[in-house]
Amino acid sequence: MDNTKFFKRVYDIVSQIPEGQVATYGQIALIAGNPNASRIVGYAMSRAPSNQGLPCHRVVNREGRMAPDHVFGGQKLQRSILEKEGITFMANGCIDMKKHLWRF
DNA sequence: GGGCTGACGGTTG
DNA sequence: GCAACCGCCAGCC
Repeated sequence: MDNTKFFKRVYDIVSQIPEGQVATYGQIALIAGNPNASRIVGYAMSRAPSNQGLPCHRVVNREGRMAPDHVFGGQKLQRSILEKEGITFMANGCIDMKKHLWRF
């Protein structure tokens, strides 16, 4: 854990997010040890390999919203996956953080 | 080695 | 209440 870099740490944390729950970039950054490095988390995700069991789709911003279309290849796709995992979306397209915010 | 970029967050206007 | 700016840190060119 401590022998790994911030990126690796972020990946480890994200991979620990249980199904049906979501985590925010800020929270992940906080767990990783840098509450202000929320941007790094997003950057790490952009560079995160999708073949490591990394549920990047469970990582959303503070609003409970997902990244622009170009990241997951389509927000609709991510939304579809999240809904399939039990995530509840509001009419405005945001995740119900009150019910699905991850607590470690 | 220096500078730019980046899936954010919080504060201020 | 909404919009815009600044600030943060680490990776990558």
